[in-house]
Amino acid sequence: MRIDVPERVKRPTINDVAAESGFSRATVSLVIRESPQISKETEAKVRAAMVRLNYVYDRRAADMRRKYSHTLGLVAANVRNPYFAELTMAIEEAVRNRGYTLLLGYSRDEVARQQQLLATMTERRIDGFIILPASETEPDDLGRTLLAAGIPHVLVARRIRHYSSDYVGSDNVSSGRLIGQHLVQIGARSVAFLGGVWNSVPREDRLKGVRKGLKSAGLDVTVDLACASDGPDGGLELVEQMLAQGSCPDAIVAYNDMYAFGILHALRSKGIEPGRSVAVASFDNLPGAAIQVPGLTSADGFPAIVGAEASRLFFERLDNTATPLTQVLIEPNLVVRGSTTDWSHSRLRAI
Amino acid sequence: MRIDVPERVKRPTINDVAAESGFSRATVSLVIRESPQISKETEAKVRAAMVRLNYVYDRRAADMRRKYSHTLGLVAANVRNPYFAELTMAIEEAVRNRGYTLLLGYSRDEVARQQQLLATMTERRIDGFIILPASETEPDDLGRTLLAAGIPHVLVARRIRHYSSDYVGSDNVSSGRLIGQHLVQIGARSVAFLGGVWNSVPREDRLKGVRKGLKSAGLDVTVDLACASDGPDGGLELVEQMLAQGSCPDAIVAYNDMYAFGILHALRSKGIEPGRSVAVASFDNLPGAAIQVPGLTSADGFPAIVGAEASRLFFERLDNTATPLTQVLIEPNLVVRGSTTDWSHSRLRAI
DNA sequence: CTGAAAGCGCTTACAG
DNA sequence: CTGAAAGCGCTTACAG
Repeated sequence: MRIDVPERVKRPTINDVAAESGFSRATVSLVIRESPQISKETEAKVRAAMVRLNYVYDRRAADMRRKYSHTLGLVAANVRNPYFAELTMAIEEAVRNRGYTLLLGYSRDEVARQQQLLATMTERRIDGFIILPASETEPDDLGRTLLAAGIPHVLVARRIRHYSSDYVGSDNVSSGRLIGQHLVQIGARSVAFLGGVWNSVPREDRLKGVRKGLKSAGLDVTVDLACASDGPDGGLELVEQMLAQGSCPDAIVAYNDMYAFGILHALRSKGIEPGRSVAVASFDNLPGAAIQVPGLTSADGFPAIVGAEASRLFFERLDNTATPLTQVLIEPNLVVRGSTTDWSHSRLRAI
Repeated sequence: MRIDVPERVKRPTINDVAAESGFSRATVSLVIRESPQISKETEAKVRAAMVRLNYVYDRRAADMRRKYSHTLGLVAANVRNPYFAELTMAIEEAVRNRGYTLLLGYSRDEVARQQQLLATMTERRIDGFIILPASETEPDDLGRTLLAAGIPHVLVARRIRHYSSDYVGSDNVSSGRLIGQHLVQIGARSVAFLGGVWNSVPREDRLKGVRKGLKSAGLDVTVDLACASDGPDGGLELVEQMLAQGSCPDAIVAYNDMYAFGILHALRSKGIEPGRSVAVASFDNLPGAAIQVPGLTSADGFPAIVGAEASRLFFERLDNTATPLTQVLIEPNLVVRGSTTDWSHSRLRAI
C-alpha cells in the first residue's frame, strides 16, 4: 500500500485573511484575540474567511511581539521513578491549564546534559523553568545560567545545598521522622538506612528525619549505605554489604520504594523473609508498594500535589518577581503495611 | 532570608552585537551560524562583543525566517506505565541529538485533550509530531487535523485501525505467539486473557498472537476479560470475574505487566498461589517483572528501541515527504521466569 | 469600531 | 569577505 503524504504548502497568514475578508490586518488580529471592540458582524466575516482559507494562527510570531512566550521549560532528571512520572504529569497539566506549552528535556542525572538543556531552552525564550535537578548539580550550575540572567525558576523534589531559590518538595525530614517513630513503636532496636545517592540533599534529609524519629527511644541508625543503582542489582549489593557488616538489623529503611522493591527481593533471595525476619519501611508509597510481598510500609510524598504547587509558585513568580523566595514542603503520610506490622507481630509472639 | 530576584531586563539583540563589534547585522548572523565565509579575526571580534554584552541567541526569531522550527511535538497518553516512560525518554534523547527541542503534552487517554494539544502545538509550528495516541482515538481525529494539513507525524506503540501512517511499535502479535507457544510447552490446557482496554488495537494484536501460539496444540483462550484500570483494583476485579466464570484456568495471560502485577496480588489475596497453582505470563518485561513473587514471565517489547526507531523514522519523513508510509515492528524477546516454570514443574511432578 | 505604520529578532538573497 | 534592504507573521500604539 502506497499513500501519498501531502507536500508542505505555504500556510495562509493574517494578511491573506485580511485580503479574503476585506478588513485590515489589525482587525483580523483583534478578532483572533477576541477583543471586545470588534462588532459581531465583523468578527463573523473574518472568522468565515479564516475557515475558508484554513488559517492556522502562528503563536510564535505572536509571542515574539509580546512580553511573554507562554512557554515553560521542564528539565527533569528522568521519569523512570513513578514518583517523577506523577510529578511531571501534574506539572504538565497545571501548565496547560494556564495556556502554557511545555518544553521538556531529561538530564538523565548528568549535569552536562542539564546545562545544555537550560541553554537551548533559554535560546527558545521560555518564560522560565521548573527543574528537577540532576543529583550532582552545584549552585553555580544554576546561579550562572539562571540567577545571573534573571530567569524565573522553581526547583522541585531535590533542593540544592547553598542555593537559594523557589522550591517545592515533599517534606523528607518529616517523612523520615514518621518512619523512625513507627519503627520505635513496633519495637525495633537496630536500624539500617539503605540506598540513595551518597551525600545528596534528599538522602541527608530523609536520614536526618529517621534519626530524629529514632532519637525519642535513644536509638540511632546502625548501618548507613548508599548506592547509585535503584534496580534489583542495587538492592542485592546493599543487602550483601549490610550483611557483611555483621548481623541483620531489626529494621531496614530504604531511601525510596524503588530501592525497597529491590531490597525485598534481595532479602528473599538470601533466605531472609522481609516483614517477619526484618521490618522494612520506605519513602514514596508508589502504587507498587501496596502489592509487594508483604505490603510495603511507605511514606507518601504526594508527587501530584508537589507538581501542582510548583506550577502555582512558578506563575506567582512570573507575575511578581519581587516577592521573597518561597519554599513549600508537602506534608507526608505514612502508610503502614505488613512489611513492618508482620515484624511487630512476630516480636509480640516471641514475648 | 530574603533574596532579590533580578528584574526582567531587555536582552541585547543581534543589532547591539553589530554596534558593539562594529560589523553589520548580517555579519553577526553569519558568525552565529558558523559560516565558513567569515574570517577568523572577524569572528573573534564578534564573539568578544557577544560575551561583553551577554548576548543570547533567539532561536524563535531565527526559526521564523527559516523553513523549519527545529521543534517536535510529542503527545503521549501518559507516562505512568514504565514502558511509556522508557519510550518517551528514548524519543527525547534522539530528538535532542538532532538539535531539536521537544514540546510535550499528555492526553491522559482523553481524546479531547489530545486534540487540544495537537492544535496548540500546530499553532506553535512544530515540524511534526510523534504520537502515542489515546486509546479511543478515531482515524478522523488525526486525519482532519494532521493528514489534511500535511503535518508529518509518526505513531508509536498503538496503531489506529483504518488509519494509514508511519508507525513504530513492539510486535504485539509476535509477543503473543511466543507466550502462547510457551504455555503450550509447559502443558497448559486452559488459558485466560485478562486486562487491557476492550477492543483496542494492541489488545487485539496481543490476543491474536496468543491464540496463534495456542493453536498449534489445538487450544484457544477460554476466558477473555478486559478492564480499564491497570492497578491493584483492576487486578482484583479481573480475578474475581474470572473465578466467577467457573474454575481457575491452567494459565493466565495478562494484557501487560501493570495488570499482571495486580493479578498476582489478587490471586494471592484469594489464596491462589501464582506460579504453582496457576501459571501467569505477560507483556512488556518491566524492571519490576524480575522481582515479582514468583518472577514474572514476560515478553520484552524494547521500548527504548521503539522510541529510537520512531525518531529516526520521523526525521526520515521530514527529509523526504514522498517516501511511502512505513511500519516498523520491533521483534520481542520472551523472558521466562518462575511464574510459568513453577507451574510446569508441579505439573511434571504430578505425572 | 477600523486602518496605516512601526517593530519583535532574526535570515536571506543580492550587491559590492 | 561584508553591508543595505526586504521579509518571516504577528502585535502595538496611534489616528481617525
